[in-house]
Amino acid sequence: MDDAPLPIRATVASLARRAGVAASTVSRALRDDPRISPQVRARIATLAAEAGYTPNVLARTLVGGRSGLIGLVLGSIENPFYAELMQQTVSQAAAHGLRLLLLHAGPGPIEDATAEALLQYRVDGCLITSAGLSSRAAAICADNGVPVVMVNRVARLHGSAVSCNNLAAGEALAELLLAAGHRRPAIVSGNAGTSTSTERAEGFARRFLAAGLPAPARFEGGTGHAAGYAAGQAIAALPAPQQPDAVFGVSDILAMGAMDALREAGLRVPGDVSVVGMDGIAAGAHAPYRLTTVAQPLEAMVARGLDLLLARIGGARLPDEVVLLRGALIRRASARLP
Amino acid sequence: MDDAPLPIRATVASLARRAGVAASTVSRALRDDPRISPQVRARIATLAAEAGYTPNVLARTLVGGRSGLIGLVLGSIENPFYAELMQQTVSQAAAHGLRLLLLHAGPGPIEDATAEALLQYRVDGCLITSAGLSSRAAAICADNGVPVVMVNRVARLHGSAVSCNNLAAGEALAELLLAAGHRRPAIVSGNAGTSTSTERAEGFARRFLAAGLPAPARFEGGTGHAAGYAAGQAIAALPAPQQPDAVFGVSDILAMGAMDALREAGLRVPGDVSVVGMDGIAAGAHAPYRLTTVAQPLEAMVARGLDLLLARIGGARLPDEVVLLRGALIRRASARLP
DNA sequence: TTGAAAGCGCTACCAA
DNA sequence: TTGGTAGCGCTTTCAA
Repeated sequence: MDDAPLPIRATVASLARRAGVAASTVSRALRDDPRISPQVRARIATLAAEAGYTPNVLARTLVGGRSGLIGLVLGSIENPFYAELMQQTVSQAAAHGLRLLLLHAGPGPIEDATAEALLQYRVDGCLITSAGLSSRAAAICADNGVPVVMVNRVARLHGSAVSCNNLAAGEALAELLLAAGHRRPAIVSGNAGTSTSTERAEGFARRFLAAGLPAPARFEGGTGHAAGYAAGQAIAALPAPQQPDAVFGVSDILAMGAMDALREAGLRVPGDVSVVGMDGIAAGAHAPYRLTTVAQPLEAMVARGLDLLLARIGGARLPDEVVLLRGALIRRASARLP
Repeated sequence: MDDAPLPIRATVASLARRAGVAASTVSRALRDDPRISPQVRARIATLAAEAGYTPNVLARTLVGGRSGLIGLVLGSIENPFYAELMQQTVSQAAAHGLRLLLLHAGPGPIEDATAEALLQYRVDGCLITSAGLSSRAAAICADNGVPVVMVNRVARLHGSAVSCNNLAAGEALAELLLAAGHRRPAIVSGNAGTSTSTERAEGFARRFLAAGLPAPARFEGGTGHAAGYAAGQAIAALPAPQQPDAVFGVSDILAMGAMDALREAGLRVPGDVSVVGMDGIAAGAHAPYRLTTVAQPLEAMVARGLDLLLARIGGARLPDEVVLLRGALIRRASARLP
């Protein structure tokens, strides 16, 4: 209906006209190019401020520069760890003058349309943390020269990665439980096929096997609390002789779900059964849980992830790189102490 | 070092050359313009697919169209409600072919640089849910003709808003507690000055006053679990006669924090004290809490928020609009039943 | 139905 | 130190 008289935004050209100089001069002055005289620069700065000028990043990008955009591909935030990761990423990216194009953030595999958005918006690089078939998105990016870093995930075919030393974490937790005298451990696994889940479980199991004990029983978990809860119910339903004396949820949220189910079934934690997790999410520290866990060094992981990305955005052709950071064992009351 | 021979991305011009047609023809063909002959269109489609062509949205935007970008300004995700909101927004926006520029997502007020990013990236519109002084960002957007919709927040000076009927929700919770015989209620408040917090508390208090009872005691809360926990400790430390028999945390996460502290102090919930919250976050339903709450209709809120935004992006000069949706009372075991 | 040309806002290059 | 010009990739007149 109405032809919406939107406020006309000032441009380099409009400022140039008002200042009686060339557009190129304005462009340089606004970016504090040293070869523009102080007077001119000051005048243009004033004019720009008056006019409420905002550079059009899109145009700037078009002419060949960076977009300043990083694609952040998130999976389901059913696991609060990813929300914490997101917050870290936003703030650290901002410190580098980068903004985030947020994609997916839901369960299931990444749609092609989502992956293409990364290209359409000319992101400078891309952080992928989604559990699904992220490899496809990674491949698309790789094919188009967009650097990719996986966070909390291993890179199967393309891209670099930053993650916690999941194997070592699993071992550390197993070690702790062994020392406390546990002999019948169980694992609540994550989504099938995710590297994080399998590695953690692997490290955990390995340590028990090395101690000459049978392999831990496995219970199918999943992404969120509900999956852990279901696994906990299954465990509690076991006849007494088969009942594990310790449960490792491969993520904190799974462990918390399992713990809720175990307690609801009348088992005492850690009296009857110890429960441990991994990630170090905030909720795990809260009173009803006090979850023993291996905390991922979130801040450092994001920092290294951005480092890897920025180095590759720089234009240098660097080989793919995998960074493993060690997590920190946090002992809390959910597990019996040695 | 290396001059990084990045894969050269196909462009409209390059496709035109290969197809032996004009760029304008390619442009039209790719967007299924009906006046391009089927043969030509098919040929160009094939060529584009072969070349792995991806349109450059930035260029498209520059020429005058929409950017397809929505700014999402989030506050601290210490409250999981915002993570859930984010997930909803990403998925609903994607269904409209829109992508999100994620900003802030941290505590504290929005920096000017953050607000300016909205303009620099030429977002078509903007959703603000941050608790801080979001009015400044809203003002900046309004000044530049960028439609703004506040979600879970009232718009003070500029912009439209979608939120839950907080007043009614507070009343409904008070009503429930009154019916169950509670007479000494307390409120754990949110961040001072946030409309959400004050409205909820106001509705809650009003109902008790209307029943001829003294105003609920107020305890300073904040954003996250820790704030609720501290308030719960303060409440538990009160001498018995002053001790409230019901606690309303103005957000679920506050209520959960308070509940944790109360129980830790030896009080039974709901035996000694009922606890209720508001938001309807996933964790509130879990076993240790089973929190009675008023759930916000998250999906509908986001849907209406995008509706408002899209209508205004359409170009129509519509007046600011405020949409209030009613929440749903969910009775769980954290509060005594009437 | 297709083509040629202009221009979105910006920066880079070459002159002056 | 400044100006002019060209061009990034795309769409959109206006012609043919």
